[in-house]
Parts: sequence; C-alpha cells; structure tokens
Amino acid sequence: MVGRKDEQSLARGTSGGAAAPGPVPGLLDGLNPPQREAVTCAEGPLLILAGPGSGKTRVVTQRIAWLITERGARPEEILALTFTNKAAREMRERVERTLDAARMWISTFHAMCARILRREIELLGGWTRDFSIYDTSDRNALLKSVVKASGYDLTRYRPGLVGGWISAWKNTREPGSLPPAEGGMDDEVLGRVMRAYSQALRSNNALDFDDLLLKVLELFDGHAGVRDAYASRFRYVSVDEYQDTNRVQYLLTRHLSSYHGNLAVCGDPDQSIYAWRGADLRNILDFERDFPSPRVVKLEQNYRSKGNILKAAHALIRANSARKEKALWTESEDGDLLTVLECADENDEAREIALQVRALALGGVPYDSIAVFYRVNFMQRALETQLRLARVPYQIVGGVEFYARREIRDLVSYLKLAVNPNDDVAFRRVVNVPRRGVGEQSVERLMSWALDRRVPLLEALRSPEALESIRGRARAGLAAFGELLGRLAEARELPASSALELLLEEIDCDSWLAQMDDDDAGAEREANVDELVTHAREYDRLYPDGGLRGFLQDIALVSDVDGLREGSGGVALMTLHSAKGLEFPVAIIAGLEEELLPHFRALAEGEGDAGLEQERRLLYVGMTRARERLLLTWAANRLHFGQESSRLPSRFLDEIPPELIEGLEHDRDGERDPLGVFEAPEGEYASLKVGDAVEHDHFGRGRVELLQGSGVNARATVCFVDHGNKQLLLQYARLRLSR
DNA sequence: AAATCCGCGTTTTTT
DNA sequence: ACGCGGATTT
Repeated sequence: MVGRKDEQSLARGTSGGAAAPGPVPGLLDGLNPPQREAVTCAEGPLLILAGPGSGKTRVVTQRIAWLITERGARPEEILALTFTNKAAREMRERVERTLDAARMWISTFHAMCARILRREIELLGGWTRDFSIYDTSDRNALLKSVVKASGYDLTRYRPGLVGGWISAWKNTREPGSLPPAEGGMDDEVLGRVMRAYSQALRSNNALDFDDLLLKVLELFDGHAGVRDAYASRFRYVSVDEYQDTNRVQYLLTRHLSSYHGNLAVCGDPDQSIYAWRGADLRNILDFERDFPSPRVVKLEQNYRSKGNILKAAHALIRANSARKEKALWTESEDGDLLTVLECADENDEAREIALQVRALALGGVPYDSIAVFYRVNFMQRALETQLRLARVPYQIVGGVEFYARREIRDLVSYLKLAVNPNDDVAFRRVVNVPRRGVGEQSVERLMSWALDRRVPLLEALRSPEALESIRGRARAGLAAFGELLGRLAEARELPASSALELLLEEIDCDSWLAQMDDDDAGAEREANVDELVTHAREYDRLYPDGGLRGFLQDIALVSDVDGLREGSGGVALMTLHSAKGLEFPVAIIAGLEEELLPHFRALAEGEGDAGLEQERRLLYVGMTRARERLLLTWAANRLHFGQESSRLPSRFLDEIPPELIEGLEHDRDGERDPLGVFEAPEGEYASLKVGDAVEHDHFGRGRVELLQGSGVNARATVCFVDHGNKQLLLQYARLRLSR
C-alpha cells in the first residue's frame, strides 16, 4: 500500500505479460498518447520530460517490455541507470512483474561502475579487482592520515571539509576551475593534499565513490576496445532522473550509448534537487544539442494528486524564473484544501502531526499511507519522540545508516581487509578490535616502518623485524592479530555468510560485544550483528556467485538497509530528498520556515537565486508526493544548536494561493479540529470514549456503547438512532464526533 | 593502554 | 543538546 508509484494503472496493461518474445496483449493499454509514444520509441535519442505523477516509471518499465517483446531485444542488451538504489530496486521489481530481468543491468551509476571495474580495473594499473570501496567516513579517515602525514593542521584542514572539496572537484571537473576553498583553506595545500590522497587510495587499492565513476570514464577514454565492448553490448540505454546527473555521469552516458545511439533519458527540470553534489541541469536542458534530433515527449497529465494539491504545487514552482513552463493537468477532482498549521515549537509541531495522524487513522486511513517529510535529518528526533508518545507506528526511511553502526563497520572492515590486504584504513580500524592491547603508539611505529618501505600495514605485520620494534603487550597483540588475519584469509573465497560466521567465531563475537561497552546498547548491537548475518545469507541466496567480494561491494553502495518496507503499517518518516519518486495518499511536510526551507545554506551560496530556486523545487517535490491530502506545518520557535530561536513562516507559504489553503485556528489549548475528524480532548490524543455522540456516513447519529481492541482491531459498538446497534472497525468506519 | 574530561562543531540533502 | 576527537589523567 505504501509509496509506490502508479497505482492508478497497475491493474491494466500488465495482465497479459509474458517473458517470451512475441506480442504482449495489452502492453499499450491504459497509456495515454504521449506515454504510448515514449514506450514505442525504440531507436535514436529520446527525451522524456515527465512531470510528477505522470506515470514516468511505468513508461520506462513498459518501454523495456516493449523493447524485449516487440523489438526483439535480449535482456542483456538492456541498461537502465538510476540515481538511487531505491529507484533501481523499484524499477527492477516493476520489470520483473512481466519479464525476467536477471540479465538486464538495472542499477545505479555507482553500482554499474563498480561492476565494470571488478572486471577491468587492472587495465588502469595500480589497482586489483579486489579493490575496496571507501565511503565518506573511510575517505575522511584516510584524509586524516594524509593531512597529518603532510604536516598540515587538522583543525584548519578538517578531513570532512577537504573531502567535500575534493569530491566537488572530481564531480564537476570544469576545466581550469577549482571549487572555492572555504573555511580558510588554501588552494595550493588542497591540491597537494588531493594528490597525496589519490596516491594513498592507490596504495590502499581503494576507490572512493567519485572514483568509481571517474575510473570507468578513464577506462573508456583510454581503452576504446573496452568502451566499445560495453557500448555495443548495451543496445538500449536509459537514464532515469536525468536532471540529477552530473558532468561525469553525462560523459559516461555518452560513452555507453555511443555505439547504438539508442539513448532514452527521462527527467523533470523542476525536480532537480542535487545541484549541491554536482548535478548539472544543462545535461537535460542541452540534451537536444548533445544528442541531435531526439524525439521529445512530454508527459503532462498527472494521475497522482487531487486538483488542489497540483494547483498549489504548480503555483509554487511557477515562482521559479529559470524554468520552462509545463502544462501539468489532471482529470482528478479538486479534493480537500491544503492544511497549514502554525505551531508553537518543534515539539508542538511534532505532537500536532502525531495527533493529525491518529485522527486520520481513526478516520480509516492506514498509517502506512501517510508520510512525514522534513528538510533536515535533525527534525526527525522530535517527530519520533511525539509519535512514540502517541503510540503511532512509524518507520524511518534513510536516516541513521545501518552500516554506520560501530560494530557493523568493524566487522565489515575485517572482511574488507581479508579481501584486500592493502586496505590500511580497514587495518587501522580493527587492529585493536576486540581489545588486544595495541594502542596508538604501536600503530604509529608500525606505520612508520611500513611507510619507509612503501608497504601496507598488513605486510609490515608479517615482518619479524617490524614486530621486534614493538614493545610489550602490543607485540603479542599484533602477532595475535596477524595470525587471526591469516586464518581469515580463507574467507576470501567463501560465500559471504560463511565468511562472516568464520569471522564472528574468530573474534569471539559474544565476548567482544560484551566488553565493547558496559552501558546500554549491548542487546541492540547483538541484534545488529544478527541482522548483518541475515543480510549476508540473503545475499548468498540471491547471488550465489557473488561471494564475499560481491557482498562487500553491495553494502558499500547501499547506505540504508532497505528503505521503505511495504505494508509495514507505519507512518513513513524521511527527508524531502528521500521522498523523491514516492507517493502517499497523505503527505505532511514539517518545518516550513525561513532559514529551514529555504535552508539558509542554500540561500547563501550560488549565483543569484539558484539556491533559493532549488529549495523551491525541493518543496515542489515534497508537495507532489501527496495524492489526497497535504498538510504543511511550521513552528514559531525551534531549538537550534541547543538554542531556542523564533522563526518566520516560509516565504513559500505565501506563494501558494490562499484560496487553496484551509488554515486551522491555532489555539494554545490544543483544541483544534484535527482535519475535522476528531476533536482532541485536552491534554490527550484523540480517541473515542464510551458515551460519545458520533456520526457515521451511512448510519447517521449514534452513541458509543462499547470500545474493544486496539490498533487495527479497535472496534466500537455504536447504538445508532436509526439503525440500532452496530459493531464497527474504527480503522474503516469514518466516525465523526458530533456535537 | 584504558578511562575520563573537555571543547568544539554540528544540522542540508546521497552514492 | 549531543557526540566525537583530542587531551589529560589513572
């Protein structure tokens, strides 16, 4: 029930799906003319400009089906690139409903590049196929040692900032132009650090996220044969969310489609929200120049949102000056007005949201058809607290990353080290895990020994001479560590789960977790480890040939465990960025305040209004996730940096025509009608009490006689004036309090 | 080498 | 307000 696209038309079109080539009855059924045009355009460049809710995903997946069944394409000739794992997973699932997608490449840019490099990287020299992938925190750890070793001040050249700068440089690659160095950092120094960092990556046999793409580009640029092998294999290339691609991704796309020239991209300039990480709108705006005489299809009919929601979103986005006007329209009725709630502070806001959610739930709206969006992750906390108090089930999408937990990172580092003995970052992370008496001093000593001989730490460890130089307990500890890794070496060729189990045994997981911290988190850590094992087993089952290397690659590129679980029964909580591509019957957007949405950082940077306009697009994306109902909230005070500050409503609220908004009276006593369904009793959450007078759409007026059960099973026995006693499931009966 | 203390930055968004 | 990293104790 949750957040999946195009529910409007799922029932149609796919009924006659078949994996075998041949005409598929109904493949084009239920498609409107532009959608049909896009689906059936197989050859040459194709640009699909798709407004929100216009059935874009459906078109892309149907098009793949069309290519297979009508144009005789083989699955292995299909390459579909997405921007996020979520999008890739969803597209694969959708395609699999009618076809065997196993041999298609449906993945993110990063995953595709990792896959290519596993095969080809040795052509570049300096890396082996066992290379590690460094995420942001690995990158920062490496940068820290690089900055330190180069003798620069770590407070001035903070790894995170330096890393951001390097990443910006790699992603834009504007010839001759460097990203501006912020925070008192010096260009010269940054350049030096960057070179040292690149060198360090190479000696660690590692690549960061940006390198995954860049190395493939390098490969394609330098080895036409390899380039052509891939370009000729992929007869049909498609790229989703093209407005979010950066320069490097654009160049990759060019290469990949260079042989057959069948490139279909789709996107929406109004939904471009990733300029900060190098996304370049010119890619989509200049598509017609880059890939001459393309077919251009506009999908402008919205099947998702009620009229008022669409009108409001459109009014908002029209305030952007740098855009092409689109004629979005819908056949849907106007529906409810938007609701704007002013709240006292962030807790009041969260409480209000919890209350509205409960009211909706009592009115028959399942929790998992409701989503709450926010600009920045820290807003999650207050929402969680209040939802928990209100006993509203919720789930967080994205957010705190599973693989960021310490115990998980440690285990993964061990596995990485087993596969890639050059990975010093992993080595340093686990050399004293579990505690074996190896402190910083000893590691420093080993490091300098290794550095002198330009040898990885693990190799230094194998040298008796190096060990001699370590004193006391640390020597024994290091020796033990070395032996452990020796035994772990066999894990390299094992299935992921077996490798992990071997590791858990070797480090005596239970006692490790027990000694890790005596405070609270023990049980949770244990559960996390169990989940990692489950993941590994799942991976082995799904990809029997993947092995430990494949598993490691997978988790390096998937930050959040699983995103949204369908039918989980909970309200979905996520950032506006994570919301892209999803839809919900009810969307609630919190924190519509100046400085927050638009975010002050966005306002500060960039030429002219670029930052502001991107913030507006972000809200536009959020608003257009809603099907039936849209609720916007803001708080007059908010705790920020531990300090209360008073806030102003977002200018974006003024850009929504007032006649589309129903403002709920703000009343200090909390007595406002939650979406007109229930009134909240003072100091409590909305609920029915025995004796309440109620109204039902069908049965009219009555009085509550009895309340039983809870949650989805909550039932009320109501004595109706005209229909006598009825037992009603509160989840479905739209009971209203009557006064 | 481990435990405790203190000060600083943090809060944009993701692969 | 919080967590991390570095510095300072034990």
